[in-house]
Amino acid sequence: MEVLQSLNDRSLVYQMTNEEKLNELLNTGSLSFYMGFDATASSLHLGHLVPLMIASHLQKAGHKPLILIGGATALVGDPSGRSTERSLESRNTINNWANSLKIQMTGFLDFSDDSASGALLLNNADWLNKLNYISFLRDIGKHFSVNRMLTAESVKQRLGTGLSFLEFNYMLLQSYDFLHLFRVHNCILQVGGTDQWGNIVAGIDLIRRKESAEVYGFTCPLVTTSTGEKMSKSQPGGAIWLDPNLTSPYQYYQFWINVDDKDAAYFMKLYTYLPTEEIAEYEKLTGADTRKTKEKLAFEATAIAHGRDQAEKAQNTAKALFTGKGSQQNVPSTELPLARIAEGMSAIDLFTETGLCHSRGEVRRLGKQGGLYIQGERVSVPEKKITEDLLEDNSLLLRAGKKRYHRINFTG
RNA sequence: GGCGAGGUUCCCGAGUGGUCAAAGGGGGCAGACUGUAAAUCUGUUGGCGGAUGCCUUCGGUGGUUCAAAUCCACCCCUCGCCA
Repeated sequence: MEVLQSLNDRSLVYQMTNEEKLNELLNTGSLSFYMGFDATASSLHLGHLVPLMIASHLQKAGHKPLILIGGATALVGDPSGRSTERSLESRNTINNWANSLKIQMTGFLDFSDDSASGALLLNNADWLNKLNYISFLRDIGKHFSVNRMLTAESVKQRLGTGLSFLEFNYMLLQSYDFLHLFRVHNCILQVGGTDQWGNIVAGIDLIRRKESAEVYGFTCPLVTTSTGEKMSKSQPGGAIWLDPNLTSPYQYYQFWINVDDKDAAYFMKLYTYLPTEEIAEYEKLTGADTRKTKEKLAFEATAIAHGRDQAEKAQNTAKALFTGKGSQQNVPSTELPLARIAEGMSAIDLFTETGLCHSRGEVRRLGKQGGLYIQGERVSVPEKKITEDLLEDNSLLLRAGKKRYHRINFTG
């Protein structure tokens, strides 16, 4: 199996060092590779998916993923986090984050330690925080040419807008990470986004100088939607997270099914494990049939992130809401005591309490525009109190606009 | 350190004493049209209130004034040129 070729077929390759040698290594033995994620939130989001998929493909091909959480580099990178106290505090937070990130990655990677290719989660704070500035400068700094660093594309771009020494140092720290992982875990490949190229190459050079060894680098393209949006940027309706508490599996499924026609098959290559031959069949679909591609994409992508059970529930729910058949069980829902209705609740209360609208003004606006529905009926006077006879099985189905649903289950 | 330019609502960007919750564009949201798509057209886009209205917002803090995003003082930050 040609590992690189299959990655390439899925549009997952941007550039690499020493392609022939790397190809040979990937196809024959088993190697350790690493990729870094900056721990800046408690959850991964869509922008992290492509590297994760690559790691997953490589692991399936028998290689060992080292997932690096940038605990230390995240501290350094944030210019607003300065006091020692605050840093220490953040360190605990980052450890917590790292744990939740790991849970989210289990859909993509196998972390079991009984297998040789079991993924490892590492935090660079473990070694970077111990560094002594003077010895770091002498050991590592002397191998870096400022003249060369200035020619790096990532640096050049920042020269116009400004670049602090702190950020300039990133390259050294990341190179040191690679060196460390090479020494401790025999890691010989670093994978990252295109913007990481300069840092990756710098690490390769450092290892050559310090260890006289050849290691490799690989970057994946920066994925954008057909309209040019970065996947990492917030999507319509907010960022899409992998944490089910932040973005429910149903919402996750909805994101994928609402993708632009032009992106459907492309995303299938990137974000599912479907064989490329099968995807080629989907690519032939046009017009309204593209929906079939999106349904498959949504199902598969949700299954990877949240499991097949959740994907099925999400799919059934979506079908129920949008075509009228099937169970609506998995609509995001809220529990409220039945007594609240007697106390008097209007559509304004309902829609704000469920989070479908952010403010009471927004509910009014939506109502004025005709985007407010309770039990399928358009609500034109949002201030009007709700009566109990509207309930069906003690529950109400709210809808804001065309696609945002929320169920309220009344109890007591 | 010196000189110059600048920090405005989600973003870009107008606004130089009241008519400013603040032009215009982008983005978002909604409606129509559709295929839970795209394109297009229309509306909408700080919070609270049924509403006359009230509250919060124009880097920060104080001040002048009946009245400040707009004037003054000090401070913080960014960019450019020079050192």
